[in-house]
Amino acid sequence: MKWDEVSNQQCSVARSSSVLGDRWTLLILSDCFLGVRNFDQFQERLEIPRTTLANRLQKLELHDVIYRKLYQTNPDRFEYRLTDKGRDLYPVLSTILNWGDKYYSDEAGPPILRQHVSCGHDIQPVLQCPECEEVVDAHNVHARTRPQYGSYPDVKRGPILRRG
Amino acid sequence: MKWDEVSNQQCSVARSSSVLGDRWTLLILSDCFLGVRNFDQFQERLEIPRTTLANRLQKLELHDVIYRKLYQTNPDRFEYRLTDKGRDLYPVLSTILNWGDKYYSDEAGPPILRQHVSCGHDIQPVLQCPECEEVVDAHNVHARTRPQYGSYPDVKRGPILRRG
DNA sequence: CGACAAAGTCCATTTTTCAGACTAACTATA
DNA sequence: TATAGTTAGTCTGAAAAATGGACTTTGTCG
Repeated sequence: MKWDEVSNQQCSVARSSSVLGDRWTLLILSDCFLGVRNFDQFQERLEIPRTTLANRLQKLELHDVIYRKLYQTNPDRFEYRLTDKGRDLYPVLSTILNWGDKYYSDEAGPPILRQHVSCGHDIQPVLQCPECEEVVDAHNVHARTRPQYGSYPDVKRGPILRRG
Repeated sequence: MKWDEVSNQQCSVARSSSVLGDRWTLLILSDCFLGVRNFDQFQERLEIPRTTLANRLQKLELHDVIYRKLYQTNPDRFEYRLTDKGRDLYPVLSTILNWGDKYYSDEAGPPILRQHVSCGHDIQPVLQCPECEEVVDAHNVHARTRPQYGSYPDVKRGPILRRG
């Protein structure tokens, strides 16, 4: 399959991956959440090729994850900011951070600490069930394909069934 | 910067991205969580080029995210399974799924439903504070660079400070 | 014996990425 | 008024990675 066909799949991970799934995008977004807004600042911090950075920012803007805000005229200059849709990626970045902290920290611990403003604790946010508040992991969740809906085609790539 | 240098950075997102950040890896892992284990099954479901799939599986094995389990001899054949480290990526995939469900569902709703086994509800897990149980989002968390530790170099790419 | 299966490898072509130089449109400095 | 600096890109040729399809290997099945 060609890469630009991936997003047509009936799969939320596929559609998300077509936006997020490359070398640099997650890092760019991470910097967005850390407050980076300008082209050169992204470029210097990430040491990303300028061409690649320009392409990525354009793509993220196209997908409404970031937007360009005019902050100067003559010449017009823009800064890049997260949209609401982009800010909704915080849980993704946060769980990636958790994973990296767990498996790739050095002796000095996680490089970046996160304080929950509401309660003051340094935390690693966890995934919980919104109904019963229990912490959720892979074994606790059972995936199933949605029922047939009107004339919509069947969902491919559903869960594999195994005899219990 | 070359891609294989990204993982040397002192940043958990960078280190994680060096494993997860490409076109196919998230999709492969998604299939792992859905129970896919065999080479051809990955290949058919994802329509990924066989060469690329072989490379990705090798890389994921190298990073101890999946392992190969012998399931037949003469000829030896292996299936691919998540390690504990791989299973710890469930929150990442789950939050990506949430985001895709929110922004890319069609009229028929999310393609795959997730039931919390413990309480029976169909859910989208949410990120919460392990200390105070509050739901966490970008505005609720304050990132800061860790303090200097022994002879470790300063953390680059920390949060940008702005006047309040 | 011929077809089929699973898990790859090989190869030629196309697409992306990379590093670094260059451009445009100003502002600040000497 | 020249000169340098700033910001946000674009252009370019070389290197690396992805792609699609055929091929290989080591068996089993009918």
